[in-house]
Amino acid sequence: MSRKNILIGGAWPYANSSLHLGHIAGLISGDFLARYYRLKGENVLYVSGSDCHGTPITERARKEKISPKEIASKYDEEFNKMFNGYQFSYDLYSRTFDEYHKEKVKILFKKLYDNGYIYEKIEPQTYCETCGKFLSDREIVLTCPECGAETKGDQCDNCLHVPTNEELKTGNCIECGSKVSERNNKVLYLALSKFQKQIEEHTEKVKSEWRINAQNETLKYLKQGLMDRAVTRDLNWGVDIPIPGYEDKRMYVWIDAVLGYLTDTMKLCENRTDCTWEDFWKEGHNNKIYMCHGKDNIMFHSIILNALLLGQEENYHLVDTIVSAEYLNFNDQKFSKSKGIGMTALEALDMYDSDSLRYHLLANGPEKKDTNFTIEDFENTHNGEILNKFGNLVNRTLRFKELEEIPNGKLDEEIKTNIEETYKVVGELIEKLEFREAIKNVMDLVELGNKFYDENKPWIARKENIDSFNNTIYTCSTIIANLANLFEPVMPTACQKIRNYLDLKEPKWEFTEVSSGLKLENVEPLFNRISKK
RNA sequence: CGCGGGGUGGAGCAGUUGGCAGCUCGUCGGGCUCAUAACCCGAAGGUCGUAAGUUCGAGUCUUACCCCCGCAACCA
Repeated sequence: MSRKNILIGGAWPYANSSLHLGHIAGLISGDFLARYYRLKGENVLYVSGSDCHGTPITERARKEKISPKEIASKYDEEFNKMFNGYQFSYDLYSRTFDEYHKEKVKILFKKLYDNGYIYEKIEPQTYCETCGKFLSDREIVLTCPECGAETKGDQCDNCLHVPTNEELKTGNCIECGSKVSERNNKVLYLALSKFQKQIEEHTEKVKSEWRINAQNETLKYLKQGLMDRAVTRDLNWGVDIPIPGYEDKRMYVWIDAVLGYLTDTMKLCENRTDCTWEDFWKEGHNNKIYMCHGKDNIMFHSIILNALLLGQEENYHLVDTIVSAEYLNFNDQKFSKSKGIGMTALEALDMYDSDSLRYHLLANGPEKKDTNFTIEDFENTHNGEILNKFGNLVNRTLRFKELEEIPNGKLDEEIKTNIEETYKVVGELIEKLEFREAIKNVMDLVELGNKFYDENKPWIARKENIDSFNNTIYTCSTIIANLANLFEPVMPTACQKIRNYLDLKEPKWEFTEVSSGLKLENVEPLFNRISKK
């Protein structure tokens, strides 16, 4: 059976502010899948990077009087540190301002243009003579015609009125205060409408394995009919437009960011001899593409990315599976930096184990609906589930009083069957994207271990029936060895520790034996208790 | 008629195609002492927001209504 080529894309975080736990809750699914498929022996590529271009970063740079690149670099660095801390196993994490990425994106963009999917449109747009530039709605200040309040051009803060184009012409530039004028501007549009049928057909084919939110969101856009989108912006920070006459404009960030999955793959495969980027991105290579992100990212991956691939007219393989998370709230409120609600992903890492955070976010994550994160719940998970059940099973077995080596015992047949069944069931659940249920099933095996231990009372058997003692410890050690595989996608650090204790090599998604007579040395508790104040 | 998500034992939740209402924590009782006072067993506790309908049978489908919460700023 040949290996499957699996491409997993984690959403590219925007390099303009720190990421919080909610972001991790959405992105962790990518790492979970990547690790799982690697254990199964598939050829996995897991890629992402920092999304560094666009208006918000440009605006902020202007205000802080530094370059956009400085801002993007700062957050890119922070993201790298954070993803490392959370043990994300990216094969490549790059950034959109890398030359390699920009060059490849330009080629892809040009191809779309040559194939007739990108066209020019001349349209009047608000302009500031003093600043010498076109203004977006939010860069215009005007008096709301509805309520008379002073407001920005995108929507009235006071009465929620959305100004019409005519009304916008009465406004002033937010920068210099000059009265706005109007000029014709050249804009390039992506002809999304031309892909309506192809994307509809493709979505119909693959959507059954998506989560409901991704299906609904995508169908909503398809139902109302895909509309062409402007793909150029009047900025000087971003990917150049490879079309004559557009030297002063840059590419819309979403076009450039979403192609990062492809450019990352190209770059990675340049250094590999065992596969090419086409193995992951072209039809007929036994491949599958997953995209993991929050729910607001859905249409960019299920529609826009696919349109960009189709527009190449080069037999590209479209995105198969959208793994979209709902939102995570913090103490029943939205994470909000300005209001000081929640904690950043890095702050959480200062206080807690990344293994535990990963477990908690996956086992209680916003899979089907928004969920709430509280410190109390988290500590409960850590102390109660992870430590008391899992950590304790390992401890009471491998650190049994005066136990020096894995005894020569017999594996309980019923337990063995149960372990094998767990691999099967959990694997199926993961592939159905039911991560919470999958983890619950692994935890059931932990509980079975504790129950087996209790029923066989090795502390008594040790004195009265040494065979029974040996069988119990051997069987429980086997459970633990297999938990080190089953939990690897969730808690890699703890699982590595177990493999060290039991002298196990690479983790794999199949029943694993333990060697009798193995000396047990330096076995330490896997987790430390969080003390309640 | 703006869009969407919810209302299930004390708390937080799960309930995939309708078929005896489950999980974690908490509470109460019991067992055990290998283990980081961790582990195991048992019990109490719910008319599944309201009303009507479809059905042999509805938390699960239909309709109406009540209540809570997000979004409606390029803030996952």
